[in-house]
Amino acid sequence: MKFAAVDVRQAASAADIVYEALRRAIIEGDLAEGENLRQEEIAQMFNVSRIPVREALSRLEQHGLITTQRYKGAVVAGLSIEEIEEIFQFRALIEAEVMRLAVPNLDRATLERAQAYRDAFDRETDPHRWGEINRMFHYSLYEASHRPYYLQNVRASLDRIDRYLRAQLSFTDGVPRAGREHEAILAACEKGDAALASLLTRDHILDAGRSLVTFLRGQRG
Amino acid sequence: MKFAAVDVRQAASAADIVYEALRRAIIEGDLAEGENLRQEEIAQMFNVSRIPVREALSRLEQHGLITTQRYKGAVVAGLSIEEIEEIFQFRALIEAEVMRLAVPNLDRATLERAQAYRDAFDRETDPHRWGEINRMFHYSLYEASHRPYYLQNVRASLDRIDRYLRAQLSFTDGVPRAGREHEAILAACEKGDAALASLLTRDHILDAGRSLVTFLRGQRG
DNA sequence: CATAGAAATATTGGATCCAATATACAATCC
DNA sequence: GGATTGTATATTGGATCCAATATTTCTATG
Repeated sequence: MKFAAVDVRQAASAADIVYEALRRAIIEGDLAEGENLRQEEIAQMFNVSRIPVREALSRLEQHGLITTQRYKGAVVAGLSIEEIEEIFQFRALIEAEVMRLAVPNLDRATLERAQAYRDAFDRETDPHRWGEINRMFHYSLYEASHRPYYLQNVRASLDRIDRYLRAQLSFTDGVPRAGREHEAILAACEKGDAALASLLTRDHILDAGRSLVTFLRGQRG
Repeated sequence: MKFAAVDVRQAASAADIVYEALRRAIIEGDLAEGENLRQEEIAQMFNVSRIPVREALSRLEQHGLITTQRYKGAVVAGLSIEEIEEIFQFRALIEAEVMRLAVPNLDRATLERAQAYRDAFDRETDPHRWGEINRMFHYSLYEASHRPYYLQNVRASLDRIDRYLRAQLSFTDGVPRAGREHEAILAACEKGDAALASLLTRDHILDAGRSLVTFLRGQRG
């Protein structure tokens, strides 16, 4: 187990730090699906007692990232193909709507920020950074929707499937294809065409979902 | 503070029991918006230590039902009018989709169960039971969508605004209107018209949202 | 040697105690 | 009398200890 550095600026408590570190480790795939998470082990890694660890695990369970069983411990949750398909459908629905709501509020600075992320995504060669940059690209546009509750749900649903997306991006032509789709979405945004940007976002997500599912079917047999 | 009995069948731990009891108290409005929740006080009510209470509060915070501040404690979260509007929009979006996905799977037994809930809703005079029965009516149809992730999100978003809906149902013509709309939704379901059922569900939720917002504007000034 | 039962170990959930700090209130000074 | 400072209290977050039980290991027996 390895953990990334955590942004402690708004992590008031030890439980927050542990939660955020575990969350990142799970969504980035550093903790394998089905891997056992023992409270004592994690506590020693972070130099804290088991109390804040338990709080962090409890939160992760609420978000569906792990499952726990008394006396047996927690394991990183895996998703069935059906669950993955459902989450992609869900994302397509709400992110298309968020995009539609965002377009009228997009200003020059936001578009330029999104362009920068798109370029960074195309240039990036490290698979471990694709997910993060992809998120930043989409979030930078989504934020203009001024819909915090939607965005919270976008984040939660993305958290659940990010690990799988990463695998798919690494092993298929997902990156160049996503790059082209980002390009088209951004063009629609620049034209101020909310309906088109929304539709392209929906297709972008459904495409990635289909590609991932066929990839996983091959992998899982 | 009063708490309803908790279904302990799947509440393995004390933390689960406290969580479920507090959740219900909040969504049913028994705990007033802004009310202070002190760990020690809750612990004594449930005859447990503060540890499981803290875990329960942590989960509630993750779901947005309370907010906590170190050394100051937790308070029941209130929603601004804007936040309420956003959650209704969100519900309209996803519940309309769930309804659309459910209609092809509706069988006779399910429709009869939904009819029973619709009738019970119309007959019910206790405002405290409207919310629960309304939920049962909608859930009984939604479940046919076989989309657990969607349903989880339906539940989470409904949890956030149920307390306000309750007030609106009590003080406006919300109940008879909702009754008529339930009737129409059910008719569309019986005809197997997914598009119509979806549209009516969307309008049903947006109507309730608009009605609630005007009610709250009058109340809050 | 394989298997069944018993003891040892591992692991979680909860209780009690300690540390840190925000708030309330009283004492003091102008 | 009002403002300011200091202390006492309230309250949370975390550490340590205890209880309960699942898992593993060891031993005895056929």
